[in-house]
Amino acid sequence: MQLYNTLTRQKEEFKQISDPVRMYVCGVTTYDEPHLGHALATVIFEVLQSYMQYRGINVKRVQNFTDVDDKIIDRAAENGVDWFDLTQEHVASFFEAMDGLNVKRADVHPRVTEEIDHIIALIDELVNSGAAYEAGGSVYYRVRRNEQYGKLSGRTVDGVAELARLEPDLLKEKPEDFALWKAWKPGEPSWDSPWGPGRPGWHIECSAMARRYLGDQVDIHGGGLDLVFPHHENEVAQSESATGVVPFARFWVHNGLLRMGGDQKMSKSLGNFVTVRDALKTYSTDAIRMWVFQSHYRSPATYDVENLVAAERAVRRLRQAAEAVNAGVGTGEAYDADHVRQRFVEAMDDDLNTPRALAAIFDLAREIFTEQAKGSDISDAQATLRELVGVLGLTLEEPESNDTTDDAKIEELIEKRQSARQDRDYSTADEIRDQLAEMGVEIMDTPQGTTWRRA
RNA sequence: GGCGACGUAGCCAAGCGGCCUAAGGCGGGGGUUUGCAAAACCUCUAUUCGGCGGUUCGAAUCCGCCCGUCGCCUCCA
Repeated sequence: MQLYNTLTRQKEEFKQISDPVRMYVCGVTTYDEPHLGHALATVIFEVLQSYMQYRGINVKRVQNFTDVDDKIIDRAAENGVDWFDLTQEHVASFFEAMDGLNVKRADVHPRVTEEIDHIIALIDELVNSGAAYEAGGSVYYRVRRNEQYGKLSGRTVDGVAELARLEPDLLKEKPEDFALWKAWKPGEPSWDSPWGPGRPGWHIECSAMARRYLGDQVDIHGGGLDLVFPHHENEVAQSESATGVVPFARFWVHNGLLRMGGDQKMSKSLGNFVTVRDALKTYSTDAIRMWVFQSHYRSPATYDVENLVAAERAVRRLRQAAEAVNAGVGTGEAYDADHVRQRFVEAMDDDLNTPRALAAIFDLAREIFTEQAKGSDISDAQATLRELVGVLGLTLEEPESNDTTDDAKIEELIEKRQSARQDRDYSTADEIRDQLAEMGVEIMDTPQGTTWRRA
């Protein structure tokens, strides 16, 4: 399988050197509702894992929660709530959102607040080796001591130092040094440490958690493109300084950022985000996932109502194909869908090219319909369709409706219409159909009888 | 200012040197089927890939310049 590696800026053959493959994905900071950008990132790495597993490769996926940081503290203060309560609430809302999107849990979901000992131990190592230093109760990483600093993001330390809006902190040796441990300030949560009370800096947590759950090296490290600098760059620096294992991550995989119609990225700081919860009120789980897969993971995806509606209809087509009634008599010959499976695998092997994989699936859907019309046995083809679609986490289930309309009432109307049709009383039949349509019910007359669904 | 990404049909989006007179989805036109619909099927919907040059036997694909859009540069998936 080929994967694009941010570190080398090219696609590389992924070779399994550990079993299971070790995958670390940067998770969310729990101070607000997860939005569609988080959904995008999480779904992509979930599918990378499930596709690899489909190909017979075991993958252990770890995705963290950053449950203590500046934004959480600030938000809690604004809302007058306890920071830890805020954090717990949003861990829950993250899981709720991901369940809603049919995202399988990672193998481990560590939280910073539960990893403090390991974080402190890692910082301690860095201090002892001289890679970091204590100053005023905080600990900073010596960026300039690391000759390789900048290799992931393609930046030079001078470039960073010159124009970056670096924290003015007189205690630091150099402005480009970043905090591993932040000394306690009034009103902030803190833990005891060899340097006094404080809390972890933003980047060190991931190094500590990756190491604890996956070891000194990971095979795949994922996250949004916006994390490349400084977050991932700093992770590389810390981890490699501490362990001496280079590279810390063999493959850096970054997903493109989600943009809003106005071409700006969706972000909490811009306040233009759509929460997963809201999206699920209007669109089905499958539709949202379909929308994610219809563009390549490294391209920026655009959130647009039209795109979601199109995805919803596209899913409906696949559902239709999966549920098509097997004619199975005619030639009796089973239609062979194996070539589609091959196309699917080829596409996914090429840097997780989901749009191309979907193209194969849609072609299969068309073939199912045409073969059905010919009277071929389509059950194998349908099984293949479900198999491939399953790798992408699409269920093809009818979206649940919170419509309270009584099913029995609908069935009753359909029966009434059926008898009217038998009496060739088409105007009554059409009236009933209109009536059903007003109730949001669509009906379809088939040789096997009339079926219906909520529009 | 530095680093980077992108610009393909009405919309979304693959393709990244010859299999491209460019996948797939949505939308739209015409036809088949249907009592009429819905669903489905068939068919049409980019001779062209932001613009201009260049490299090459050959370019949407490589190079240069220009135009436009976006991201990162210590809050961010």
